[in-house]
Amino acid sequence: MSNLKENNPDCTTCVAHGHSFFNILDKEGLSELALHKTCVTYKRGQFIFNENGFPHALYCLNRGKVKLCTIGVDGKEQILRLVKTGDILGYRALISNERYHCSAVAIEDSSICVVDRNYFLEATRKHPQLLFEVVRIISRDLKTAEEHIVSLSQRNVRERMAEALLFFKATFGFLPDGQTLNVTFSREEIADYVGTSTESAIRLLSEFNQDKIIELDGKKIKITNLPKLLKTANTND
Amino acid sequence: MSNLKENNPDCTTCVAHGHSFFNILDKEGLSELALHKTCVTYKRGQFIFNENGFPHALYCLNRGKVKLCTIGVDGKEQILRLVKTGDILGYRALISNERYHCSAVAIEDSSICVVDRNYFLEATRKHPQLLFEVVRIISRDLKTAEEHIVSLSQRNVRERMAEALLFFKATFGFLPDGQTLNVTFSREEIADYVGTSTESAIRLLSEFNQDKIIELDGKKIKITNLPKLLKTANTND
DNA sequence: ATTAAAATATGAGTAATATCATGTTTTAAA
DNA sequence: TTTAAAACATGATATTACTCATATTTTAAT
Repeated sequence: MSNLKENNPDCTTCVAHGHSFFNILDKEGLSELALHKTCVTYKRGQFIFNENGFPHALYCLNRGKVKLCTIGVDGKEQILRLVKTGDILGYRALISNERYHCSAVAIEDSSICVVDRNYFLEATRKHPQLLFEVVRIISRDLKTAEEHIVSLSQRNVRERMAEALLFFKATFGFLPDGQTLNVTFSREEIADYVGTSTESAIRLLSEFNQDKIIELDGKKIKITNLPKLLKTANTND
Repeated sequence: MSNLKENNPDCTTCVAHGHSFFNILDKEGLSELALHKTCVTYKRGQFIFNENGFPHALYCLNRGKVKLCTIGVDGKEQILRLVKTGDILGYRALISNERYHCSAVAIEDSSICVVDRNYFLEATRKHPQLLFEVVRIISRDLKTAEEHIVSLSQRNVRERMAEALLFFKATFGFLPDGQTLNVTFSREEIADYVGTSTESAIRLLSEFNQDKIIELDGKKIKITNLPKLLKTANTND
């Protein structure tokens, strides 16, 4: 299956929305960038890059949602990070000149700007701001990952499930109704993030439903009692 | 208790050993660095910096060993990273201009170079290599953290304990006998890294001992059957 | 529209691991 | 050197969470 190339000559649209990684660049920088990128669309489930592959580009999510995941024990998937509009992906391996240690998969139909590797690395030399911004992002990811480590080490599955729902909310927010999570996952994917079995994930969501913390409608999850969810997570954020 | 300031005028010693972060700098860069750093010694158990504090310096471990840890649920400590000679610490918060999200504690008597914050940030502008090196290190930490996440999500306590011993070996190596780990931890600290209870950690180490995988002598751990330990960890590295 | 496959749901049994209790050894302080 | 505290060790029990089994619902393909 070949991906569509969209006609998206520059990053003005994204930058105008104020949520693009390339916000930092001035007008001149942006138009130069435009010469070295193409916009590609991916259907839900398609891979943007693959674990163990070498990075050839920096990706910037224009529209859609992406998960970064890796295959662990016995083929079990682990979701490591979630990517929302305006976020970049593939920077860690690119900037440190390593293979990818996880794969990027579109969790809904997505449109992604692909910035040539060499151009980007050159640009970080010309615009040190860009490099500092990458450092800031990797630092944030490291902090998030280490918070996840503490959670996995010290919290039970119920607390981690509550945390996961709060994390999904923090990342993608709500639909206009102000309660329904603006993202859907299969129960298995949720289990893969929480670090539990699919059955346990299903059971816990049903329990949260019975406890009037959430409401379930297929894959849609509505958080009807946020204070109680926060209490269930037993955390400060 | 006040810390001793050692007379260590430049990084030549460390750099000569080929394991200092500041290897990258040329002679001129090193002597400039020397003007902006002091060397401080810490006794075992002393804090180099504290969770939630603001970074005022970059630290470079000259001699000794350090753990980065955070206080999680109910005051339980979580060991997040281990620092060996030549490694820097405190870079994440410093470079991304945030508070520390973990504390640094000497796990044995240590000697640490303290590089002034402003000088270091300035130096990263003058020597972009330095910034790229920090990126490389944070990237490695992120990868390590995410591998730990997969392990905590998908492996049982026995496998994680075997992994932990292999990690201690990979970080600090062996004593000259080629079998005894060149680092000692309390059983509680090991439990805090593995993400289990102290009793379970004690029990598992006893089991490994009975299974002739390791030999215990107080806090000293001798790996007597590395192939069997690798098999127990059930991992590829 | 029909059908097969995948996802969701739930119960029952089991295994892994935590907790509690208690005793011993080691360490550090007076 | 003595003594108290901390660390280590191990058994018994409790709890959590996984696995297996089976049924239902949803999704996607024909």
